[in-house]
Amino acid sequence: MVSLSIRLNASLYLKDPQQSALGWRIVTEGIRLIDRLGFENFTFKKLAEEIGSTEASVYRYFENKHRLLLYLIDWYWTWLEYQFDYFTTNINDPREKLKIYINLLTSEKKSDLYSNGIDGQALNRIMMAEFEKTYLTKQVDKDNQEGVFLPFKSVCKKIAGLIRQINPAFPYPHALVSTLILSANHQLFYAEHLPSLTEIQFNPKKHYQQLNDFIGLILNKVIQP
Amino acid sequence: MVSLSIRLNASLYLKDPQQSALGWRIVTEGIRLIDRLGFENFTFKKLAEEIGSTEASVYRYFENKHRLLLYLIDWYWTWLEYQFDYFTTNINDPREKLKIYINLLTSEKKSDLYSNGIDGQALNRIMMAEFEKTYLTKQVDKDNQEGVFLPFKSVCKKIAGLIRQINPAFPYPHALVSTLILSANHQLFYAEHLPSLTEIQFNPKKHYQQLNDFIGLILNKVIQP
DNA sequence: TACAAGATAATAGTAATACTATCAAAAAAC
DNA sequence: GTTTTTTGATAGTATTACTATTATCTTGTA
Repeated sequence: MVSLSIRLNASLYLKDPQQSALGWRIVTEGIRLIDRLGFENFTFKKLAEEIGSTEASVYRYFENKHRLLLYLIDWYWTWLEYQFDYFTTNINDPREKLKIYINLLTSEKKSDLYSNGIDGQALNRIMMAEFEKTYLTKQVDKDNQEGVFLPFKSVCKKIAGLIRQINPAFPYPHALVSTLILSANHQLFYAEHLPSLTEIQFNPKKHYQQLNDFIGLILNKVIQP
Repeated sequence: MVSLSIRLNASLYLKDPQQSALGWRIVTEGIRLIDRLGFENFTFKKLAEEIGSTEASVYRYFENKHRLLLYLIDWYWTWLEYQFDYFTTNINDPREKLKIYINLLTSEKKSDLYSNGIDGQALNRIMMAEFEKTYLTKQVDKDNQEGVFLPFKSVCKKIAGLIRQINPAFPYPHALVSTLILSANHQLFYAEHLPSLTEIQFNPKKHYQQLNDFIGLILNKVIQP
């Protein structure tokens, strides 16, 4: 059996949550609880009760809930980039690669694709609803210096690199990619909660396909030379 | 002298802040303080100290700080839609109108364009950094039912309507507009704090122009029939 | 000018949040 | 089998997010 381990920036945690059973429960149950309560209403006290431990024990792993969120987000992007590489092995055509990246970016994240008990759907919902809260803060610059946004940046860079290969004359590959990734995150949220902001219809069986169409359409129209 | 008054959804406040001097100080100094501290670190207590009043008095106007933020955001979008109408009076060509809308959306908001002591630049920074926090919450649906997102939706609808006029075959006008508005908000934030996510260079003298180029480029490429 | 209505200030108080500290018990590593 | 590390239990603090009460200060109006 092969199990892949995802190592994240050590500045994210005080004690590595992958190194003990309690640590990993903090992460996996943290995902479920943030998904259920929303990040604002989530507290370490509630999490501790949930996992039958104490607040103080949770604080031994993460400095605060913002750092825990950063950990989860970094986990997601690191995992996604691994998926990018895995599913494009031996493929060289940048257009084909790009298509696979976009498919991965806009498709449902099945739980069983993830390892070690992480609820992929919950993590994906956290991505949609909470991702931007990780950097839209007054500590962006400090956090950024510690490198906590590298996994996301790396994903952007990878896609932007393909765009540059496909059309070297296009002047805004990174801006385009960051725009479309955010949009992919938001459109399904709109579909569910603010439907007048999108044509995508909320329907868990079909909306991933619609999202994929939309993002693909924009991307193709914009980068065609 | 003509002064335009902006009336907002009454469910946003407990007592209309435009009806008393204290109320308006809460709004105008609230803008400055949220801009300075960030929404997370902003409290009604700090605001009360700032304006030489008390926490209890602030609470008489707004139920909580989230409602105050909604008020500010609604103020912004309502004001922007007014600008849209004002600057396109007697213009009928949808392409020309669209260009003006995009110019307004991506240009610097000068303080003196606003009325009644509102610091336009601070409000604009709040838009960039805090807007999404108004709807990325567990109470979206409740807030939405009260109509607090109508000003933003109305702006989206207006732009989407033009796109439909220009190219009736384009299937995603609303999704495109919501994508680009968010992007316009974020790209300058990236330019300043996470520069590897965008080609736009942080430079208050020039980056509005670059942003305008970027958004205009995407829009034109995407909606051309 | 007087006085009633409404707005504000001052003060107090509560429950929850976001932590930090200490120490003993339990688990693990050697 | 003991030392080190990890956890649990408990306690405590400062801040946040409110609510309530009453006294005072502005008004609008008669």
